[in-house]
Amino acid sequence: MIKYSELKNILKQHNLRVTDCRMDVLEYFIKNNQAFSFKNLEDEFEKYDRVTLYRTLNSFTENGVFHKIPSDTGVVTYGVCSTTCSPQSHNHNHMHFQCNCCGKIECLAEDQIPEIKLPHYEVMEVDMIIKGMCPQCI
Amino acid sequence: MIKYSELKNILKQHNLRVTDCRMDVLEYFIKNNQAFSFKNLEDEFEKYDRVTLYRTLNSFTENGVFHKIPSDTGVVTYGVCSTTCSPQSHNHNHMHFQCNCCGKIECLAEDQIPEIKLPHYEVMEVDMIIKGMCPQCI
DNA sequence: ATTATTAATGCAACAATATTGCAATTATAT
DNA sequence: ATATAATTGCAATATTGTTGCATTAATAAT
Ligand SMILES: [Mn+2]
Ligand SMILES: [Mn+2]
Ligand SMILES: [Zn+2]
Ligand SMILES: [Zn+2]
Repeated sequence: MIKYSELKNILKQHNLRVTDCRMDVLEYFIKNNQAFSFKNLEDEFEKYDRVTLYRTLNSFTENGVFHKIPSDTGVVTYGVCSTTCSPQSHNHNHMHFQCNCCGKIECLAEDQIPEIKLPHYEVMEVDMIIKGMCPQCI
Repeated sequence: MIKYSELKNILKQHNLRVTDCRMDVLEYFIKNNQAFSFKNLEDEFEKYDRVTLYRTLNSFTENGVFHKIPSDTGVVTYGVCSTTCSPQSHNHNHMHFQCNCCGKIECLAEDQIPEIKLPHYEVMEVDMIIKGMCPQCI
């Protein structure tokens, strides 16, 4: 279970002021250890204005606290970056898993993405989304 | 260059009635050999109502003519399915490439996605999006 | 501690994107 | 040629995302 002081440090280390909304949102992501969309946050945090939640997700993404996870639904979900991410360098060589049963999306930080070589192309970044059944749903 | 009769057959084979809008949209995708978003179609086909274009993309996707390509922008793009896709079984073991320079998104149908094994998970489908520079932009 | 500076928040308005119902039109089967 | 069923365009509505600005709050400076 993550401590208040640790959450605060994550914000500070990414040049973000410490506010209630940011602390609550970051805590929610870390405690649940999964990815959430804007809609998820809007349902969870009715006490904050929609605009504030949008801006929280945007500042987190710009400053290297969250990264966006691709999807073919048109709904962007966000995951917590590894501690080494900064506004300057995002470093995400991990896969993402989406459960077809419960809908949960998570970062698979242990497993690295296999290296891809494409003749005639210059590969700069590789995203990988695996769909299937998560351990809880099997 | 694809023939009118071939385009018509693709629609018929997927249980879709042959209409001007569907023929024009399908032709546009195949002739350009790349993926497009709804916005792209709206700009290209001003003669058709926005709603008709939405419904064209939806029916194409439901009937196995197009597949959605994941993205972290919140904008869904569509690619032409291989000829074997049907409403019952989509079969997409190919990667997608997105050029950071010209923005073009394309299906890389020749290169297969490496097989992924995840302990404790059941893998059903793998999406892979490669970002970088396309041959034209290097 | 107090004050100054700067950033975040909430609200309202707005803009962009997507969906629905329905009458008119069109494609296909008979 | 006609009947049947699906598609289209339009208007209305719903959903999602953005902007400007006054108020409030966080941090830096004193
Ligand atoms: Mn991730
Ligand atoms: Mn494809
Ligand atoms: Zn699950
Ligand atoms: Zn390019």
